[in-house]
Amino acid sequence: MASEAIENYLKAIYSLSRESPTGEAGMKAIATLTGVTVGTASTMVKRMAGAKLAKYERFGGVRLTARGERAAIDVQRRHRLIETFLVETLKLDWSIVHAEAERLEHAISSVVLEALDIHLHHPSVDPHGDPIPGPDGKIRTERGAALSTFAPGSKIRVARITDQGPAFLSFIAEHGLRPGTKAIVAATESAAQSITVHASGYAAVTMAVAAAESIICESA
Amino acid sequence: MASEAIENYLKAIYSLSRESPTGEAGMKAIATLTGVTVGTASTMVKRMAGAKLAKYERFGGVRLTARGERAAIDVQRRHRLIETFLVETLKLDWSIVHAEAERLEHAISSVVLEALDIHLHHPSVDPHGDPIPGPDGKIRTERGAALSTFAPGSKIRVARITDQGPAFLSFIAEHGLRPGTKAIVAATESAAQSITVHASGYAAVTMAVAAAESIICESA
DNA sequence: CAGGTAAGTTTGAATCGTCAAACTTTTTGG
DNA sequence: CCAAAAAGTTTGACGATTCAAACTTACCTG
Repeated sequence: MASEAIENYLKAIYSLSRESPTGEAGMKAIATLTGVTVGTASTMVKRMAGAKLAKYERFGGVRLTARGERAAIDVQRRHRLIETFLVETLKLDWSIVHAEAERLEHAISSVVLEALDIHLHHPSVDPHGDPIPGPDGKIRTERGAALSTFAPGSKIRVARITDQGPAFLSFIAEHGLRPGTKAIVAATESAAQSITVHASGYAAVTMAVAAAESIICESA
Repeated sequence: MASEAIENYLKAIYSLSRESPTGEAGMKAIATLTGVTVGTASTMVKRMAGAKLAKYERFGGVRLTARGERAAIDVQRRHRLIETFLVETLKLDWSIVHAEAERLEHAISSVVLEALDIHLHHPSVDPHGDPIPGPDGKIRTERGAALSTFAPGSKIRVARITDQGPAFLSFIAEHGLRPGTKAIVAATESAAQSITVHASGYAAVTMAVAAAESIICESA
């Protein structure tokens, strides 16, 4: 098994290369995401390459091998199932569970994990709407587009939130914007780079377009 | 916070000094219990003394300070609540939960722990019948005596099992001997150093007196 | 294209937890 | 009491992970 540290690098490289057009992650970004200096990231990535978890060339981008990707997806499954458990079973607030899951994901065995999966009735998404990979590493493909791409008047349904920060999560939850809830894009103001959304039963909320990038929605 | 390694030494010293008449733990025993060489235990205990978690003199016994004992009890609370959760909520077999809890106890935060405690309705004993310390570190005093001290004909109620080995736990569970169940001491055979117990609804079982030391019972 | 800046690499050192092996103290059985 | 045996201590080394700082390469801008 990969050490706790290595698992964190796997997660970082996985999510970075996923968002990058080239499919590669940069050292600087890896270091920032794992909270480590660039030198350390460089050293560790080299080690991961030796362990056939990552592939890279000096001064080039980093990408995971098939083995590395599978290991990263396993960590993601653990993380998301634990988050779901913390919210569904223990009733913890969704804004704090990310940090808690970050610690537990490295300590849970597959026996406990699968028992958790059964207890939760095999959930397909976590409290943030992120898909939970299956035990085989398969990820249900997701649909939807960033809230920022919808025009005023659009009826939408929130699918997932890609920003895990507690402050942002608490803020949008106060305005009814959680995965599954419906809302209407009330207005967009390009001069102010803002967008206003209104979920029924809640006060309308105006946020920066940049913030709305983190809210993935479908038309409803 | 104490590191994972230190927490394991705390647990070992705590339980060893608890069973010892002098209230002190020996290096050899600490090393054996933590699965480490004697030299390592010696080094680490010295470090713990520096951190004011333990007290000892060269070539003398080890005991915990008040701080160390409190830290050990905290680990024990985490361990036992997690075991209870694994059995009660996730329906895992009690014979394997000790090992699982051993890994999780170092990763769980107090927020998650207290949520677990609420979810389980503040249990006072774990699946082995061991008392769960309160959040304040107080331990409900336990009663009962080893099964080996009861005379033939005694009606007993199993209170707790102090041996955490999966094989032993599975064995006795097959004969109905779990915390809370009632049984009768059918016979004792001093020549064979054995004792026979019969739980209603199960086949009678004969075991060594030494094994019966691990089963704590009350008269019933 | 020439610098300058941003990104990446290397090196030397530190900490933690561990072992093996040499050494020292205590204990214990005759 | 005294020589083994048992228990405990120390030392030197190692792997993992990290940092700071010196150094190298790549990229971008004027």
